Amino acid sequence: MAKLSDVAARAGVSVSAASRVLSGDPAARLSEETRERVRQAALEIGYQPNFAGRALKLARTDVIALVVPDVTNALFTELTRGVEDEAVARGCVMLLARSEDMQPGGEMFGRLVGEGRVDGLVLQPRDGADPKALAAALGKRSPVVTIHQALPDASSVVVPDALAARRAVEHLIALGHERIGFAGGLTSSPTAQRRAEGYREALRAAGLPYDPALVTWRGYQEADGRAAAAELLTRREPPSALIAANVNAAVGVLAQSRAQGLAVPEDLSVVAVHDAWTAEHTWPPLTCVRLPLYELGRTAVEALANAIAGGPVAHRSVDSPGPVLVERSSTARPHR
Amino acid sequence: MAKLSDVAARAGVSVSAASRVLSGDPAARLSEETRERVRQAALEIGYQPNFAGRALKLARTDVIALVVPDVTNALFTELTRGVEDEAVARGCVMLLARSEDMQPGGEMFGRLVGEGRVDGLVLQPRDGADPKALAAALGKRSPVVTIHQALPDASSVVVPDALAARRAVEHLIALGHERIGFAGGLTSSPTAQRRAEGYREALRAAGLPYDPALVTWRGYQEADGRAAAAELLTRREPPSALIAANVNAAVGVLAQSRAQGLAVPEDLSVVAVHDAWTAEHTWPPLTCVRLPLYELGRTAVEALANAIAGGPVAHRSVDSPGPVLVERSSTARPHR
DNA sequence: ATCCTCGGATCAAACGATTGCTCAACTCAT
DNA sequence: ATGAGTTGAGCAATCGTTTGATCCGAGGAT
Repeated sequence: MAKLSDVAARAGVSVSAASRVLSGDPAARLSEETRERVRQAALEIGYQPNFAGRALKLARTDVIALVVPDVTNALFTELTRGVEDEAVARGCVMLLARSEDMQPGGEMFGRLVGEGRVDGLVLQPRDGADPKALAAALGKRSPVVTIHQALPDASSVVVPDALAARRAVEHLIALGHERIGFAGGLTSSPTAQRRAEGYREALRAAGLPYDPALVTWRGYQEADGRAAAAELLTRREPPSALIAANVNAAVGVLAQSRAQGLAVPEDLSVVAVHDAWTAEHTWPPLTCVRLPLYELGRTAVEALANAIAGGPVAHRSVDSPGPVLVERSSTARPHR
Repeated sequence: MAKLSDVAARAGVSVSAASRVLSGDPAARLSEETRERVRQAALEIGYQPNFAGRALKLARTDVIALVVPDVTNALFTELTRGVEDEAVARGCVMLLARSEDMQPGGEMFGRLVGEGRVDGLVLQPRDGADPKALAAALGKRSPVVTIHQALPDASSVVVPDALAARRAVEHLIALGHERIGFAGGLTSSPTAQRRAEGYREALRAAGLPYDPALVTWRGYQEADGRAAAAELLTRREPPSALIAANVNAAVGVLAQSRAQGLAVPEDLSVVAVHDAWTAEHTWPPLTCVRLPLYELGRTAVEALANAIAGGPVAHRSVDSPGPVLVERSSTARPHR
């Protein structure tokens, strides 16, 4: 690989001069002619600054890690894109890591944070992860921004979960549904709490009663949705429509409905909060409320950059674009 | 962060002594007592070697990049896990990147390879990518191992695609099918070629005719499967079963069958080559041939380690475990 | 002529870890 | 007692970049 000293030699200047030219130091006093010669030389031998040398000197790697529960889950597609785009825009490289590997005491944790491989972390804690343990492990070791959930002493970014759930309910009410169930996430999940809150608000706003018998708190997995549907659909007065707190759970709801001989949307309408591309390929394609996850990713990186720069802890909500209903084929007017 | 000199100071030894103890240099002559003191000191102040310092000196980052066409595609789940596990086992960190960002001349390419951020690449070229351009761009800049497809001058690892397709056909033949279609990938895709080859072999082995009218070469996307099914199912004598060259395409086949009023598996059996978790959640759940993708990932990293160590170019096939049929609900005996 | 200033460019010291070489002290054989 | 060999440990150079300090000459002001 070409080094800076090669560039300098070829341009007939000192290494320091070359460095100043290439890093565009405005305070440097160098003739335009010299600058041009250095730039030429760099171009000709295809110079690229050595990462390690620079990182050592600057104590900065320009790498940020995105830590999510499951890297290959479709739910994270948009988020990942958002984080990556913003990272690249800021001259950073994004490193993807699984939360699973990022246990406080774990190997990866040490390598990424302890060895100084990353400048900061965008972290989505696993549902059920202990916020205090996480916060303690991170300590002041590395700037962190969490998404969907706040940690003590770290900035966080969330999306309008309540409003999204509310939009879902409103859609069903507009179709004429009155008994609307809610297949929620774990009670320990802040997003699940907020989505449930939106569900309640929407019912209240429409003058419909809140019936705890129509609400479950199983989780965000496909199996959880299945279990939730199994429970809710065998109620004495079953709901005519169901909100699933997430796409994966909605897939489970679909499967269970089918298993019980119910047709969607004829016998049961289903709406999922949180859109993902998989929702288009289920049967029937799922009506969803799309959340601004791409923007969540971008905003998180922005917040992280602030944190790295030593800015104060801040908690933000990504409100634009707002949640919007994507109507597909899993919702219809109630049967009778 | 604690530095090596801190450890040395605390243990009352020189930096070099501390370094030798901690890196376990066997040739170093140091008393056991000194070693113990250094280890203690390191433990007490929570020392972890600084990544940049070490990378600079050793000209090695212990980072390998996995470059796939679409990070969040379910198809890559297993591969990713395999690569990561093997990387961690070898003391490396895995960096995930999208092929999209890794265009030969691109930004990411420069940052990862040009700046020396990674020791090597495990690369799955996008379908339709120009192998020559890629090889040229990589040049001798960085060790590379490709998967699914070979590049000039680089090691590669593949899975037994032909055999997998063959297993799929054999399953359908065993059920009694005789008109079996094949919704393949692009003709430019080596995996698609191999899977088609296996399809042909299986037919030949069973004494069934190979009918080009039952074969399409659309691609691996859901829309491609949809288009393929649309074409094949409107033939004068439509197939009673279809092999989809990949899970995503199979999802499209399922959707299109439904759209044409055909029930799966009653009117049409469908088998996908290449299993993924999404196959369990389609309707009906897809019968698949599972490929050893986890092992593919591990093997690729192994091959990459060889390449980094300066070993010769080698081309391997991951034959164990062999492809195995995972029977779900999308296949049945033919209708009449 | 002297003192300043300023443009143009180089020197040299970091950053943190690794490693070849040197050095002191001690043991042991001659 | 002298030299060789061994053991235990430190010195200092090095990896590639950045950056504060320094140096040199030319021109301007006094």
